[in-house]
Amino acid sequence: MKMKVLRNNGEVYEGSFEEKEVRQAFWHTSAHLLAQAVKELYPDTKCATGPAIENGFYYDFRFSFPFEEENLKAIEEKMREIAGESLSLQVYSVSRQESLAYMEEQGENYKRELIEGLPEDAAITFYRQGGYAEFCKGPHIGNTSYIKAIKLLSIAGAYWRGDEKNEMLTRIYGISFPKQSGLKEYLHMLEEAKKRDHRKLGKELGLFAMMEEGPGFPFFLPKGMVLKNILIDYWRKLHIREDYQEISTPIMLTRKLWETSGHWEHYREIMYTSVVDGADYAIKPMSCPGGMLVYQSEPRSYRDLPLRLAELGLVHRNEKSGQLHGLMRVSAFTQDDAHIFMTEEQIIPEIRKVALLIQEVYEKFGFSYFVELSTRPENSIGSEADWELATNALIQSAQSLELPYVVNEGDGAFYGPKLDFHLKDSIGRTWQCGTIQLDFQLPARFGAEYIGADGQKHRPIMIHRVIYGSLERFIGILIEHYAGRFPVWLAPVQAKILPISDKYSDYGREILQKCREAGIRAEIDLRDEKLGYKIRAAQLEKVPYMIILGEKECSAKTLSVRLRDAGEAGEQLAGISFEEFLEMC
RNA sequence: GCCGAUAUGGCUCAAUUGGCAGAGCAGCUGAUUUGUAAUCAGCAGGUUAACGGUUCGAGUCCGUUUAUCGGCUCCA
Repeated sequence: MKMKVLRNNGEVYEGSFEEKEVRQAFWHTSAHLLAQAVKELYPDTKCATGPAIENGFYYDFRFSFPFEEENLKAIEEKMREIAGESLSLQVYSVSRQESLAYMEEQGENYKRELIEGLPEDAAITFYRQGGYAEFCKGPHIGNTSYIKAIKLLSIAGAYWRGDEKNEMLTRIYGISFPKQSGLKEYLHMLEEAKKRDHRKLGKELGLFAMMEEGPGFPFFLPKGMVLKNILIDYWRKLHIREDYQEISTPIMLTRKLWETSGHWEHYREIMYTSVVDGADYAIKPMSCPGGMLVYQSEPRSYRDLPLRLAELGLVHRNEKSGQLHGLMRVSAFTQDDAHIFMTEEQIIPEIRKVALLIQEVYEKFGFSYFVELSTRPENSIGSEADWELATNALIQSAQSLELPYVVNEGDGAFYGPKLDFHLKDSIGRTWQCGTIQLDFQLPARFGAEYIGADGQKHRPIMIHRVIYGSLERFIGILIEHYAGRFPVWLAPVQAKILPISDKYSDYGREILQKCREAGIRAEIDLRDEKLGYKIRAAQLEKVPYMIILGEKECSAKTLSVRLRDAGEAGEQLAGISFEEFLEMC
C-alpha cells in the first residue's frame, strides 16, 4: 500500500511502509498523534520531544499528575479516534520569533527551549494535523488515516535532554502499523524474542542463577561453567597464537595504587572498598593497574615490545541500583583483558592486530556488530596532544581495515579514547563487548619505562583491550543468539545416552565411559521412563545428540543417534559404530 | 540514583466483593521393562519476598525495605 510523505521542503513523496523513510515518517506522525491525544485528554500536559525510533516511536511528556500505566488505554483509544478523523497534514514555515511566540502562548516551555537553541535566522517548519501543530523537521505522512493499528507499549522515565541533572519526564513508547496484521506480527515477534531471553533460558537450561543474597553477582551452575570454560579454552588458544602471555593479578589492592592510577579519584563511586588493619583497600574495577605493576616488575627493553599481557580478570563494580540486567549488566564479571605495552611506531599495527582478532572471534560465532569511536570525555586526564594522537591512531587503524564506525563524542574512558564493538541481543538492544582503548596516561602516572635502542629511557604506550568484553555479557549474548541451541563445540552436554529400558543400562554406562574418555560431554538418562519421555526431556534440554540404546544396538554393539536439529521427521542415524559417532562430534 | 510495574511450593500459574492457600510439571515411592516429544497410581512439598499497619479475619487493603522486570542516566 502506497502512502504520501510530506518532506519539510514541501516535496511530496509516495512510497510504501516497507521503505525506511516512509516507516520513520509513519511512526513520527504516530508520535505527533500521541501528543495530540494526550493534549486533548490532559490539556495541562507539557510536550517535550517525540521521535520515531527503530521499532516504533516515543514521546516525552511532563504530566500534571502522577502518570500510571493504566492511563495508556484511554490515550490509545483517543489516538484511534483522531486517526479515524482522517486529518491531513500540512507543512509550513514560520519565523523563529513567531514560533517562539506560539510556544509561549501554548505554554510549551520545552519546545520553546528547543527553538531558542536554533540560530537567529532559522526558518522553523511546523507540521499541522487538525488542531494540533508542532515544530518539527519531519518528514511526516500525509494523513492520519493511514494509521490503522496502534499499541502503546510501556512508560518509562527519561531525563529532559538526556541529562540526569535535568528533571525526569514521562516517556510513552508505542508502535503503529498501516494494517492490523502488521501489529499482530510485531507482537508475535516480541513474544518469540522473549523465548530467547537469556535469563529465561539460563534458568531452564541450568546455566546460571541470580540470588537475592548477591544482587548482580551471577552464580555459574555446572552447565554454565562448562560453557564459560569452553570460551576460556578457545580464548587461550588464540592468545598463545597471537603471542600474548597470560598473567593473574590480585582482586584487592591498596588505596595508594588506585590513587596512582587515578581510579580512586575518577572511579571511586563504583568501587567496593574495605579497611584492613587500618589501611584502605579497593577491590579492582579494572585490571590495568595490576598489569602495569607486572610490566614494572622488571626492567624492560625495546626488544621486549610489544609486550602483550593477557588476564582473565574478575572485576567488581558497584553499579547504581536499577542498572543490573541478567548477565548483560552485572556487578562482578570476568574481563578477558589484555594490556599491550609498545612504542609509538607499534600503535597502529597493534590496534589493527587486535581489531582483526575481535573480528575473527565474532565471525566464529556468526555475530554481526557495529563499531563506535568514543572520544575525550569531560572528566578525564592527560594532555590535548596525547588525546589527539591517540584518537587519530584509532581512526587510521579503523580506516586501514575498512572498518565502518560511528563517532560517540565524549564517551571515552577517563584515560583515553576507544573503539567499541557492539553486539545485539534478541530484541535488538545493543551491548558493548569488545573494546580497544589507547592510553598514554597510565604509563606516565606509573612512570613506566623501557630502554630504547639508543640506550635512553623511553615511555611505553599502552593498549587496554577485551575481545569478549566480559565473559558474562558474552555468554548472555551467546544464549540469545543461539536461542539455547548451542553448536556441538559449545553445548554443555553434547550427547544424552537414552537406554530404552534398564536392561540396557550397563551398555549405556559403557558408552558413557567411552564418551568421557574420548572427551565428549555426555550424560545418561537412567530413569524408569519410556523412550518418548526421555527424548522429549533431552530435546527440551537442547542436547545436540541423543544416543538411543535398545536390543538392536546392545547386541550389535552399535549406537542409534537422534539429532536435535533434525526436522519433524526426526532424522536419525541407526546402527552406527562408536567411532562413526566420534567423527560427527 | 530516577520514572513505571511485578513478587504465591524447584518451575509455570490459580485463589469471586478481604472469609479453610490450590493445580499441572519437576521430585520421591510403588507398579510397569518400554523403540524416537509426556505410562499409571500414591506421597511429599508453603511463615504467599521481608518487616510493620488496618481489620473479628489479609495472598488480597495501606506503609517501609529488598529483589526482579520495562526504560532513562551510566557501562564490559
